[in-house]
Amino acid sequence: MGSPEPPTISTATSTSSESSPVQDSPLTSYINNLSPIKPVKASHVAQGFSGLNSPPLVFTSPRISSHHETSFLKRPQYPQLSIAELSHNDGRDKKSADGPCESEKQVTQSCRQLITDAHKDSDINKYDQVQPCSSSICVAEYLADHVAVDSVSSGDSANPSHKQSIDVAESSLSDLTDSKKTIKFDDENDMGKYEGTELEPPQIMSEKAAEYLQGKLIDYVKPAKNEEEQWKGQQPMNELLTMESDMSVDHNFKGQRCEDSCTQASENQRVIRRRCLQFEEAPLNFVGNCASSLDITDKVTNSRPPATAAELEGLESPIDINAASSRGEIFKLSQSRTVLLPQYRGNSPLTVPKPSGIGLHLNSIVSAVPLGHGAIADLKPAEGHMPSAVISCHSIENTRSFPISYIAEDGKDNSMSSVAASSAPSESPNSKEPLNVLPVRHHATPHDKRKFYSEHDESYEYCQLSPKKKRKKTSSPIDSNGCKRCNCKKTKCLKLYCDCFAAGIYCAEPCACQGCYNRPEYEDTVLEIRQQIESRNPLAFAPKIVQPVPEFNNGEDENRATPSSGRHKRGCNCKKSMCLKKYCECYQANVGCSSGCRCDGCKNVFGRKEEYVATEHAVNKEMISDRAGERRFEGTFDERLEMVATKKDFLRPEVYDLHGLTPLTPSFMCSDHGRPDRKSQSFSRRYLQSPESDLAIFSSYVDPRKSSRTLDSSDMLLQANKELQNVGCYDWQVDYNNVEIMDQFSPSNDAVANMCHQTPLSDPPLMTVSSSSSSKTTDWTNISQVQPSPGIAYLSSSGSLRWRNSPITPMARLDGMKSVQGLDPDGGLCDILEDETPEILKDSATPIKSVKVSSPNQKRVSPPKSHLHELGSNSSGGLRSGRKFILKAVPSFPPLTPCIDSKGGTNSKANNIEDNSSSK
DNA sequence: GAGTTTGAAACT
DNA sequence: CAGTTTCAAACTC
Repeated sequence: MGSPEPPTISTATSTSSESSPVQDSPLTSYINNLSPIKPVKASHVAQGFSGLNSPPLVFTSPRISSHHETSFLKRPQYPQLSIAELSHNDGRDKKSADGPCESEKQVTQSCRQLITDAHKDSDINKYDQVQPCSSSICVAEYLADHVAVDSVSSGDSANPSHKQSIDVAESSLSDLTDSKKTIKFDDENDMGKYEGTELEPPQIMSEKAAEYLQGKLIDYVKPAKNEEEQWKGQQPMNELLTMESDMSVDHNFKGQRCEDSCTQASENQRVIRRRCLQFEEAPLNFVGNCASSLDITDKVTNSRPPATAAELEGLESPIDINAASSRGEIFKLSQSRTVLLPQYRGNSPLTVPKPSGIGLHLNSIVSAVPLGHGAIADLKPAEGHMPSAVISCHSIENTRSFPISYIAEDGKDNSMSSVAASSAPSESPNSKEPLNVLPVRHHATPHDKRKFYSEHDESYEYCQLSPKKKRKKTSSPIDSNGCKRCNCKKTKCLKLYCDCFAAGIYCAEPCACQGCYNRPEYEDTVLEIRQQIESRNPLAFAPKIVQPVPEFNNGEDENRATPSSGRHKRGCNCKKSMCLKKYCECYQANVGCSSGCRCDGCKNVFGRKEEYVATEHAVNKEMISDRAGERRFEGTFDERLEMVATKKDFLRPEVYDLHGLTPLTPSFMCSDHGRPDRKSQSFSRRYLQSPESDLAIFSSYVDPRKSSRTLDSSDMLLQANKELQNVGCYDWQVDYNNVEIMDQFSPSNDAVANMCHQTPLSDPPLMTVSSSSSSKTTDWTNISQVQPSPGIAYLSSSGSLRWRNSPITPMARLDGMKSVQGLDPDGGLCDILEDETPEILKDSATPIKSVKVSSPNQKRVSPPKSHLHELGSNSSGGLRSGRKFILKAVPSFPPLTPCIDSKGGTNSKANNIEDNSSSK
């Protein structure tokens, strides 16, 4: 097994004493170091996850949160469960996975069928309950439960086939339990490891069994060897055992996995395999490239011709994605990248695989460049609301958030598609490769992954060893596909240093990283670490660059377009490069520096900070002057910003930018900057208008330039503002409605709408916005309802809500998402955020979270102090509070919005988690 | 390809 | 929160 790797997961997941050896392994230690969890690991797992919700933590990851949406919920649950399970069940999962080997095959097959049904959602919940099971038996039970659950939950959807499959699975499980032990992989070392132990979760087992039977086991073995070599001593059998033990413990989890994994796994594996295969191929409908990856299982299969029968087989194995990945797949994975899928996949196992297609490539960097990627645009349209995802796609960074989510999925199962769409955009465009989307996953799989060490090893080698060479060769970190490649040596690709990891994608072949754990195999570990990182900085995985809206600009700015319009969330801190080299993240992303930047001697060709600031001020002034009479809050520009931010930042990306916090929705991001895209601006305004008082802000935002263009919009804004003012406290709802209406109806609105529509093309964010806009009215209304929550949270929530609301939203994530963070109330932002801050966001469905989030992210996120200040103010309320209060009037709105509901409802646990995270 | 520079990320 | 260290990418030779 990949002796070492597991550590992370094992440590975290397995936690249990057994894992100790694993923990000992360098990886474990490393992971431990990385993740806060580690201490907890054994217990932690339980503890950390203890709260059922805890698992959600994992899920909490923004992406996950997104899942929350009702539809997603189902899956999400699963994922959540997975998370929880992971914490609790990790070990179990593994075991389960392991156990079932033989039977698993069958099961997996059945699962696949089930997966198709993808009724997992309910299952997840059940899982939670079930989780407790221990031992292989548990697994069987678990499976049985799942089955039952599935039948129950999915019952509706559950097809007879499912049931059958379930039955089969159960039977198989029972067999598996026995077989687990019996299953030894031929191999040698690895096998031996696995042997007595239940090491592999049922799924894995199933896969292994299948593969093993097929003779694929070899893959495992090989990888294991490789890993062993690398990790020798670190985690030998012991680790595996620990893993297994853990697995046993987590049967429930396994069970989940079994089901999910089975279903998912099978599909996932397929997907993964496909991914591997597909990556390059991947033409997705959605995003194009990205989408291709997404195609998910089915498509995936198509996407690439199974390189080899073996690959196919391996891929096909029912195992969880993780498992799949972990296995031979890993190799494949190595080749292709998997994007971390959001948990929601939970819905269906399938989801997991999605990533492949998606290729989130979160790599913002890449994305930045490619904004243009049509893919994104495509995606957006498809999903519409998905903005975030879409956005993400566009902007690489955005994509990170990821996550894409998938979201959608549920119904769509698309989760894949959705994901693909979302993720795809990000990656797809560039990443033709199959990114392996990090499954936000379901964490469920993780164990499997672990199991796969051996595989992993191979993949590991592939990725790491060979890749290095490969990558080294390539001068640019970005693959031809557009995917980024990393060359991490010491971080194991589990830190933000790693572009892949930071982008929320798994390392792929092109990567030259060494000791990479950022693989599907180690999904658990990856998730854990991600969570840890997010706990520290909710926005850590948020797209760094808020996409510009260049497109909005259509005319003028578009040229610059690209990035210029976009901004760097945190801003750069360049001292020597003058923002003229890629050392500068802003420059690298082709975006201009903003007020959030702390660079010295900025000469960013895409837009100097000074210019940006000047523009903002000018705009602000204008806004102020305009509003002066009108507004109650004349406040300084900053104040405005703050207010906006507080209320919702979504309005303007800039604000966010300023704050740096906002992971703004792309749209926002796009809006400004140096290039104030008039469109974008106008657009922003609209949004601003809509909801919050932000109108003022928007107005402020509207640059003079914009003003020219946006006169209409500006006028609209003004009007809106006036209206708002007239109203006194606005009701968000009202305002939004107005706004929406305005947007929709007013010429400006039209323009905006156009923008939005266009946006897709231009900016993902915009796309999101547009999508949102399209759905906006509803969304806004919803939001307004939701808004009641004070402050950012509302906004974020609103945004999330939008998304959620948005029909499109696959992005359940949003729910969870950090949107909560409040950065972006807007859907776009929200999306991004959401992805990032899965947990929090999820929880945050409530406004509070948003607040919390905001703070947490702040590190760099809130770039400029001012921003921070603002943020603080926002949260605090202050002047804004006044507005907020006004808004609060809105708050009265029940957090009806689906988002909220979904969030809250879906994640009661999540809420807890969120609280925690937020508290963090 | 190796070494240096750079700035972000992580750590203290 | 600020300062320092670590890291990997970007860049140079």
